[in-house]
Amino acid sequence: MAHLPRVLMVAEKPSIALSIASVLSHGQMSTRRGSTEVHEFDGMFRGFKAHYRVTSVIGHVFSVDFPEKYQNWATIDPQDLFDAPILKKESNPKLVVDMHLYSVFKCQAHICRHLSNEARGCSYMVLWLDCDREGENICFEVMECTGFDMKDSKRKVYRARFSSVTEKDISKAMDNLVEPNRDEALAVDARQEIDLKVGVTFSRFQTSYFQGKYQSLDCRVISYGPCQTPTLGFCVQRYMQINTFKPEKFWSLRPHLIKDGYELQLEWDRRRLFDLEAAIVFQKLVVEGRTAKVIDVSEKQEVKGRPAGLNTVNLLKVASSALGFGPQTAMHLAERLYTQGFISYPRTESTAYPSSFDFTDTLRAQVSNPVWGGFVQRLLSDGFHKPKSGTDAGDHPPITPMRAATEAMVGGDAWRLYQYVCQHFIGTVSPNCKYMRTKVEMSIGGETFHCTGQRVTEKGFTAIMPWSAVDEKKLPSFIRGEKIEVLRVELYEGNTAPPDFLTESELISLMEKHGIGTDASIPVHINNIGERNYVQVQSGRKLVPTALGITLIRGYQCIDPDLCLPDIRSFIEQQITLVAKGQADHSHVVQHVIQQFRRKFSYFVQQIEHMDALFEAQFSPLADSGRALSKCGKCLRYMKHITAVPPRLFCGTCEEVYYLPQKGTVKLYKELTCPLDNFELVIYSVPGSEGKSFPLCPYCYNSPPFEGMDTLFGATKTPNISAKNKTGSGMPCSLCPHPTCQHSVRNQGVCACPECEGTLVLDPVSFPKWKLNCNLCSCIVLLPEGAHRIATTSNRCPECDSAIIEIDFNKKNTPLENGATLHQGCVLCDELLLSLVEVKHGRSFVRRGGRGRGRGRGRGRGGRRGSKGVDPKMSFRDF
DNA sequence: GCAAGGTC
Repeated sequence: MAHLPRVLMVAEKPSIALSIASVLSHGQMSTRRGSTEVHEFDGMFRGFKAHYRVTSVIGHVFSVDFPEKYQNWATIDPQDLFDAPILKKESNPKLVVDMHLYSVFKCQAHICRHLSNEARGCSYMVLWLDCDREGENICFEVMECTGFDMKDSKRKVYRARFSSVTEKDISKAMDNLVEPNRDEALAVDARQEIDLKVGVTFSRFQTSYFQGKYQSLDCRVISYGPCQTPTLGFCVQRYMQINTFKPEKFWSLRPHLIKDGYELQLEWDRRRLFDLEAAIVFQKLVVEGRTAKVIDVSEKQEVKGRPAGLNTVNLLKVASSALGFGPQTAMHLAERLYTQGFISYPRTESTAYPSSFDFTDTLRAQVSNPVWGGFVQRLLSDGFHKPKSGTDAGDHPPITPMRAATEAMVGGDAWRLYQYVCQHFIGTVSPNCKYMRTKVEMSIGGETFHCTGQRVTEKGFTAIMPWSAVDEKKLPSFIRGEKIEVLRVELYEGNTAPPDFLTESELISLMEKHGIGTDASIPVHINNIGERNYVQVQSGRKLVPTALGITLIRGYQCIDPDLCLPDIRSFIEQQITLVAKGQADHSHVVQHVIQQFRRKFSYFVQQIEHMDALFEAQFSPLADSGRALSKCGKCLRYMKHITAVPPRLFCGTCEEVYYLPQKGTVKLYKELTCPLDNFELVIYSVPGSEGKSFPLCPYCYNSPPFEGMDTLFGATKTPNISAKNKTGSGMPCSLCPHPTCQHSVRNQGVCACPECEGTLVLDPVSFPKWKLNCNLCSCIVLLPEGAHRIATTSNRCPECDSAIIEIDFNKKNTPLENGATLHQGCVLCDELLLSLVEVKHGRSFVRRGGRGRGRGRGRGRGGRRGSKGVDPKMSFRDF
């Protein structure tokens, strides 16, 4: 067994790996866990016996980004990003559900390492990635991870081409293995580079330009992207149609007559006129005509066809328009139904069922349903219909139910979605709906009118999809040549009405039509323009653009309309298709497209004042608002505190913006200044009983002063500090390693946090409820309440290296003997102090380790003084 | 803090 040659097979997702392995092993396989599951079995491979390992990636293994030095918004000119190198990074977080905490968290899946391990000892690799460009690109990512190479004659790489995961298709693919297509993969590389460079360059520029300038501008980032911006463009286009719409009066003749006891209103063949005088002339003619003569009676059988198979886009449209679920919600529900085995894979473009699809089995699973079980039973016994041909995009079969569910099994919202999937599926194999349509034409005073009636003769699929039922309209019977007296002739006056705001469902159709996004990414783009505050979803899932959304699109329209038109996406797609087809070289195409956008960008920058004029008209300038708060260290004038999101300080003289943490309150800290930059410090406080406060310097908070701070604190999560860590900011004084400043962690830090790697820092404004706050996590240690003063001292505890604190107790409740009030000690080692402190959000509060060596992180004085390059966190990791 | 594309 050990001598058998090994074949590694890699699929795009775990479920496909499982299906392929099950088919090829006939269910006789062993499965072990890993980053993704690995299924193993022995079988024949290209005529000899082999040992198979089947595993999968989880979508793309890598994503592209700029190198670290290009991540700094302050130092990098956005224009330079066009020429920047790009890196492929493995960044695929795996969602893990913790069953004990009932929570979901992300962890690194280490797919690359996993593939590399599994490839060891394998002589062959077969790539079972989805058969589209992205799949082809992932093939090369997998080759990169496994070390397999197309040129290597000893370790062969094969590509399986399959259109469904059925036994037939899998066997066919195994018999017709081909080579991965490098051109298609390169086309995806090209798209990734173009999207990244264009999107990030424009986003950074317009964010930096507008954000600090207007106070009522409620945004963290003003993003631009070749998919999201045209998506917003559609919403704003409709808004503008509504806004510029001028209603017009129109008139229409509506004769009424009575037949068989029913009063009937006729429709005018001219429909409506926009000229009142002309309408009045016609009305006179018709009134004088007095009787209606039946010119023609026709009856025609009409057919309303059953739907084709359900694909993602159609599911999303129905979910939004009929079920009231946004695309993102709908996809989450569908994914859950899929992973629980109730429906098939929910991301597909195809509406055609594969030839091997087992309709009988799928239907049979539904006979127990209380609502449509009977209908399904009849379909099974009377014979169901062959579904409409639909389109086969070669990806996955249409979305269908897989097994019966009940509301109790899946929960309310998912249940409604599941019901739709079932009803749609049953609809696709049901008869068409048939109805008779009667049209009666009449002449009155030389003008022709008509009325129509509809009568359903066979409900067909509409019995199971009642929302698409044909409206029945009864009509009395008429005979050709018959004359009926006209009761009255109404001159109806109406107004033309503007269209309504774009619905989500209409937007999805437009995106699909113009090739914006894919079935998987359309929900993301729609979500994006909502999250960025460009549109709001209103009742009926209508998308109403915000002032920001409208201003942006109007701005692009007056500078360079291409930027917000859907053609921008088609242009990119068309260019990379040249690469995919081998008609153009990858780097040539990238260079060519980037060059175009470089020009567009430089023109945009040059003309930005036109867009700015629109912003000025819409938003109030920052300089006019906000209350003076702290003094700028550069010009020594007061800065203004802008409380609108994102909260910030604005120096009108220097025209600089300094962001502040979100959610809490900010006030001046006793006019104390930062020794590094002379800015006045502010105290940031988180409200609430478990709140805490810490000082910060507006300048340092945005631009941490010490080398290495970025990496040291970049990875930490400080829940109360705005998420600015990535750009190297978000450093309050409680994290500052300044050796002499009285507010730094070196001087205010007391001891190591019992919960994390942070330091407990004295909260300087917590009187009378004195406390120590961890500078990294939410741990709080309560100190003796009511003390007049608590301060750190420059002495350290000989036992644990913590800072000795000095407490001036209140005379009334001092715990000291003889009414003494002053006490110095270590919070960890001093018996009295230890008995007076209490930990919140912490397990325990004891000295850890107990080796008597210094780990009480607080103060880097004494032995550490002056030793440059000391870890600002003071490395107390050896607990 | 930035894109779009896979998938969980």
